[in-house]
Amino acid sequence: MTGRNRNTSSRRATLADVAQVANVSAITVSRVINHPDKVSGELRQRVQEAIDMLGYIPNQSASSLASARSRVIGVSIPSLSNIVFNDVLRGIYDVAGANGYKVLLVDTHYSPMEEEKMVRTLLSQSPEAMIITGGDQTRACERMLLKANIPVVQMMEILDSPLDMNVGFSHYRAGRDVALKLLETGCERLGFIGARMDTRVQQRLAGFTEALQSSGKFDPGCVITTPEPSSIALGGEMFRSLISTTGGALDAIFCCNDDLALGALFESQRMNIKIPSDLALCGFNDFETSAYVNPSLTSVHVPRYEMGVTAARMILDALDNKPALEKKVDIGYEVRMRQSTRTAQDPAK
Amino acid sequence: MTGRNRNTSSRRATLADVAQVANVSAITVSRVINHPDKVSGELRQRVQEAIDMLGYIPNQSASSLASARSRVIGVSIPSLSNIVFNDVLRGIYDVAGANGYKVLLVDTHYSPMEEEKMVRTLLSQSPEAMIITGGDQTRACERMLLKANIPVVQMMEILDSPLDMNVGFSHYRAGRDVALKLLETGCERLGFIGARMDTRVQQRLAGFTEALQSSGKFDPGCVITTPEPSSIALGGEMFRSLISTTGGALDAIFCCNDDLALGALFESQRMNIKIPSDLALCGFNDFETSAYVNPSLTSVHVPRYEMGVTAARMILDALDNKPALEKKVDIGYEVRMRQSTRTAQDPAK
DNA sequence: TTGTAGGCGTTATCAC
DNA sequence: GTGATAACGCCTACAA
Repeated sequence: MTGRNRNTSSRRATLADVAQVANVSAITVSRVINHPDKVSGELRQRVQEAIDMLGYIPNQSASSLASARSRVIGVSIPSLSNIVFNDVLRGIYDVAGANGYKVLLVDTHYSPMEEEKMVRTLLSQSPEAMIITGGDQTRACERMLLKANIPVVQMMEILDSPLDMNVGFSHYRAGRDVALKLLETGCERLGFIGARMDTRVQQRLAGFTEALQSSGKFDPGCVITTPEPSSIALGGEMFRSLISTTGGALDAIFCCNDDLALGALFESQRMNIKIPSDLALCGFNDFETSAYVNPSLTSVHVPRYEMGVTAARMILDALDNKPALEKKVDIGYEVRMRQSTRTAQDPAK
Repeated sequence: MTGRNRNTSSRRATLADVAQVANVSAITVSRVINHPDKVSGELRQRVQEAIDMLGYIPNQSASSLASARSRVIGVSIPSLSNIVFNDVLRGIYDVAGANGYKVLLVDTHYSPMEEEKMVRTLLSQSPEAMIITGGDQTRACERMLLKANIPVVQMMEILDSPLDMNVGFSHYRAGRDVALKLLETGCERLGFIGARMDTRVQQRLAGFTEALQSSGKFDPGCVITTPEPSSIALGGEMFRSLISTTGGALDAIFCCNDDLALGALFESQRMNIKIPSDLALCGFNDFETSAYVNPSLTSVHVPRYEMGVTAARMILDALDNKPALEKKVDIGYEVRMRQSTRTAQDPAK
């Protein structure tokens, strides 16, 4: 069962086998599969019967080799555990699959070196296009990508100078907007909890910091970060820690994503800290839980599925030689104010 | 940039190009890449320099074709959105990647027909092995898989007669155990909320039902299901609906997974129903949130990552012709009692 | 509409 | 240790 014998009797059927059974030439079988309209009805049926009878499945390696078309799109994401990428992948798979493309997916574990290795692996499969995450590639990785001479989309964030195409949003502006919104609700002392601290999280923090600095309200003592991956458990721990180091003097905390924010929210309940009256809480990414937890969690909503769809569409358009409407698409975001933050104060009051 | 011209100057470097630059034969270059120890140090270095200089990346299609080894493992899951599969995939990717295998992943959207199509797609890539979900394949799909003559692991559930290898656990017994545990805590009228209703959820319900029937406590009026995919929002709706149709007479509700259970929990808070005193709640799959929400959610924990790792290991062992210790592995599960259910009554009392 | 010839880039086999 | 030759299974180009 699990062996790999290649004796003549049980080897995989080939185009030639089908051709022989159907009493036609190999190329006719190929046509029945790839261009059925170019074969007469009678032959088509005879060939189809032979295909079914032999259980013939085309050998995609041979096809790729001969045609220089692999029908594969390479996709590289930094983490399989971060569910943020689920929605994006769904968008990519939906569009790619509907158009006859397979997706070869790799996980770089947030490491540019590993990404370089993975991209090399992907390229060895002769993908017709690549979708990769962010702009932190090694120089060697960039060179490979450029040399491959295929459409490339960098996704998740807006880049100053993308390799080719780009879809995402500005994490810097999102972080800044969160700070501004919190200030608008009357919060004065704002804290930040950040984990993993990849480029995008760093940008959120940079924007957040900038907004506070320009209103003279930034206090580095209210920021805690860790390179560890974020989780609900970690959010709880960091929340407790930040509350204790700041002596409970904070008005609001911005958590760099919803895992952390939910952890903080649950921990605050255990610590008997009232959200939002004692303390406001804001997350990032807008997980489904965030909208339904009590109190519901203010968060930054990102159209992730749409981002995946857009990335894939940009690829397909490029492969079809359609003129790309835009090489750079800002997919946007939206700060969704919910119960975990206070309502904006009436400026007229 | 996004074109696909194949003029001589910019085409991808081949083994022959490298060989020419290094002034050796093609096969020597191949050896440097695949069996470096079989090439003298001097040649190895010269070839390596040529490889770097040309940015040579091997063509895996050609390699697969010539060697009949693709280094690809095909993986088929029913849903990319169901985060249950994230952990499993992580396990598979970790093990496969560490052993030089690529993963080709497809999503069947819980449809056997689509699965058949996707499996065909996977097989056309000449995978060296396959990992698929559950045992609900079409006959045609089974035939293809058998005919491919490669190791196959069916995962997620224990099957009576697997195609080849199998790793999972009994959803029937898990559902039954939940009912028994709830009965032990003194609950008498048990409800069930189920969504998607795929085979595995049906088995959970069957086990749950059986346990209740054998103690004369089963009431079909306390069971509601829907074919819709589960979500937190849906959990809230179904909870509200079940409470209303049963007139609030339930002691406990078993939700077929944690999405639904969390939705129910959040909705109960809004409805001012006290968990667990008014009503006990139990989920399934033990998401991270479940352990940290207040009250924490009783759920059935499943070692998903380990299941993925095990599936991949079984595959690797089979590919190495190691005698499989077991063709069927029960990975188990554990009902984790938390605050959302009552504590077992002291039988001595 | 159908078929023939040749080659895609790599590796297995066998020779040196 | 190194190289020549012949597949691997399919598709493009051209011919009939």
